[in-house]
Amino acid sequence: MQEKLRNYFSQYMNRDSIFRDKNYLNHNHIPTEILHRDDQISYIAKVLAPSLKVQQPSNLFVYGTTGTGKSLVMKYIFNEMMSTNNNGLNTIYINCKLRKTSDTEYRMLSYMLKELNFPVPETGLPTESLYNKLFELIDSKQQIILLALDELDAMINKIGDGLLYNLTRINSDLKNSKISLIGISNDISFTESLDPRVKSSLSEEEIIFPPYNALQLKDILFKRAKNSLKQESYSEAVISKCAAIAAQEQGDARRALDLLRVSAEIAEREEEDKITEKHVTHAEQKLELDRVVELAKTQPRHSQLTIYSILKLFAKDQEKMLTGDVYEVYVNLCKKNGYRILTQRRISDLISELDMLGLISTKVVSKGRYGRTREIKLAIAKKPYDILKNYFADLYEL
DNA sequence: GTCAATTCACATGAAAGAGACCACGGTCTAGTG
DNA sequence: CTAGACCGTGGTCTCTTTCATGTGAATTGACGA
Repeated sequence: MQEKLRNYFSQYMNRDSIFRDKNYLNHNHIPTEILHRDDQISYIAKVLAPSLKVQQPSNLFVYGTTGTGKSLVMKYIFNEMMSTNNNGLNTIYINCKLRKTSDTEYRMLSYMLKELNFPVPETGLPTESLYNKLFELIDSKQQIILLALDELDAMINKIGDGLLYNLTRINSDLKNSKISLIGISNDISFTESLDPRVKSSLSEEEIIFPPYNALQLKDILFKRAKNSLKQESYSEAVISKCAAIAAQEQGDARRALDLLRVSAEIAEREEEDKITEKHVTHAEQKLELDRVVELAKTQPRHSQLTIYSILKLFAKDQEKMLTGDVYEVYVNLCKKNGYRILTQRRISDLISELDMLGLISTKVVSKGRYGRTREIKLAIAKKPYDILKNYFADLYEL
């Protein structure tokens, strides 16, 4: 056995990898040249340029679906600006979707302060005092702060527009410096819930990032593949397929890159030195499977119990189920395992969270005399379903 | 048959509580010179 | 004398409960043709 393992490892070492440098397929990687976004880049550059001369630029609102390069372009422009002139100019990029950084007003502020090299405790201080610190810090010298808030919709949905409102208000009190806001979002509808004052000040300038089409995705993939993969390991057909799949899903470049990367990984694991279209198909399934399984496994306990209840009902040939059905199974499950039973109100919320995550799909229906409730359907494929069912059974079945 | 009232089984909202975490400042304690 | 341990207070955060209100169509029952 040991012999075998040693053989395997030494073979592995000797075998040529398909990858030249995996990093280039990572979607956080910022390439030196960004394809098919020239118009957007020059527009944003024009809007933000005054900040180089320490004059306040207009606020900017960037809109586009996922994987259209919004974040990438923003980071790219920030980098360029900072290397042109970082005197009196400060850029902060915050991704509002990362839990750690920012799902409360306090954390947003603390993250901003950290970016300005003024770390504050993660909790324990009054929010008000963070505002004061921020204010002091910004106004201590003459400067322009460019604050990019990525996935702004996520923040607004969680904590409302109070922070934005305060930031715009702070601006008028600042003597030496100014803050310019750059909102980035893939969902434009959330602006309706904003305070009109915030809304109008945020969208002084607006720009839309259109989805990439299949040809553009192909260009992008080719360029990245050139740096990251061995030349003889990939073919036009493989790239085309990745591009085509991603183009169907709203032209999501991130998805295209993931597909190519995972295809290459699969090919490598199968000890082949060429990626084929079959690998791409595999990769597509694997990505989906991983996403779903990972998502479900990392849910908190009662969410898991809720999912498991739904899985169990589904196993009993019940295509559609109601909140009450699920709750009943859930209660039994809790009793059997000795967990505290949450109220139906709470489970109702958990169910709609699961809906948002895409594990189930729900619809509120009225059944007339027989009440109004949510109709719940499972929204995952057979394979992840099997995996999850076994996983949860091990966990929650005696 | 028609029409409005009723009724069901939850959805949806708002508020507030519990328990965890943490910073800060003051007090106590033990080790040091 | 001082560094570090140990409180108490006051703050946030997340998860949850409690209470209240809303909702849409099947059902019911009164009514008139």
